[in-house]
Amino acid sequence: MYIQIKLLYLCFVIKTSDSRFSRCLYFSTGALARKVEKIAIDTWKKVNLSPSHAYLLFMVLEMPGAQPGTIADEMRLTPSTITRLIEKLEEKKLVIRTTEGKITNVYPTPKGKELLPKMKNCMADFTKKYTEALGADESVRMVQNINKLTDKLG
Amino acid sequence: MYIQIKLLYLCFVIKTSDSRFSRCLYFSTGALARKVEKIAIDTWKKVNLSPSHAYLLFMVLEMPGAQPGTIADEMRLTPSTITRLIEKLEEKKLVIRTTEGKITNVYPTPKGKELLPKMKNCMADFTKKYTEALGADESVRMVQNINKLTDKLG
DNA sequence: AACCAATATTTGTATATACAAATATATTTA
DNA sequence: TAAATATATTTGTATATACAAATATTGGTT
Repeated sequence: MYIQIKLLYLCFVIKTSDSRFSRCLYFSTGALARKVEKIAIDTWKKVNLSPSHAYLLFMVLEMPGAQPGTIADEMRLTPSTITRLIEKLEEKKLVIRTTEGKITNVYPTPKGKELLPKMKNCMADFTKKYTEALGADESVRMVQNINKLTDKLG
Repeated sequence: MYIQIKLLYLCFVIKTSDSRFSRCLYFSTGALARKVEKIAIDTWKKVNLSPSHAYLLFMVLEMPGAQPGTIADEMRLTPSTITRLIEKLEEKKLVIRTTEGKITNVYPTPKGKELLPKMKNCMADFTKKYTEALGADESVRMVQNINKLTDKLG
């Protein structure tokens, strides 16, 4: 058992790209996020949307009338960023906003709804891309570990 | 053994913040990177630098005369981003560039060199912050896993 | 020697993102 | 009920980052 673990550890060390800073969490998380984002951007080009716009639209399609604050929580972005993303999606006529008092609700337009099947394909493609690279089990485990890490830092 | 593993898995599920998208690598990596960056920004405020500026300066202090291309590789950022970072550091008189032919070398200024002790403190503080939150072993393991993941995606 | 390809860097431009302040509304408290 | 506080959203502004194109230099080929 001991040997098995040691070998696994060695394997990490060998395979890991090793730059001066690669041992620092700042670099490793940044580099990973940039790489993943690049894959995501590529995937969502098929619907002519950036990943964050696509996910926002996705959420509004699943929860018509969602409020910016809720969207911000779900997407782990700040409210101001959500406002900016919504603006873009409104320009493209994919969502509309209605404001009553301090509450804003975001709804998909018919044009937005039409996009759903294509978006589902993109989502599947994206998941497939990284699942292929990592293996199904490891993908799930890694995402869970990353989430756990994020929570611990909070 | 089986029971132990199952419990561990359960623990992940319970502790992991669970948003609609949290199972997607795009969100988990983005959220983690943003959180880590926030901690880093906070840390490097003591020397009035953003994390990437600080790390660039660090690298130039360790490798006086480093070329932008090399820096880009090490920091896993694009050359154009490195140019922009260097510009800022030059404005602050912390580094200088010399260009001969197509080769540019970046050197720390005396003012840049003076900053080294403080920067080392910041670096230690940053590492301490996330090591405290995660535990020493897990920190190292997680960084390795993240690097491994990044490589597999590349 | 002259051209072509490869390399290193910089610029122009566009993006997503955040923070702090502003606005507007709702709720609580005195 | 008036004032204070809390909540939801938007705006003004600043940032880091990337891509694509431009520039400049070096090295190779004929």
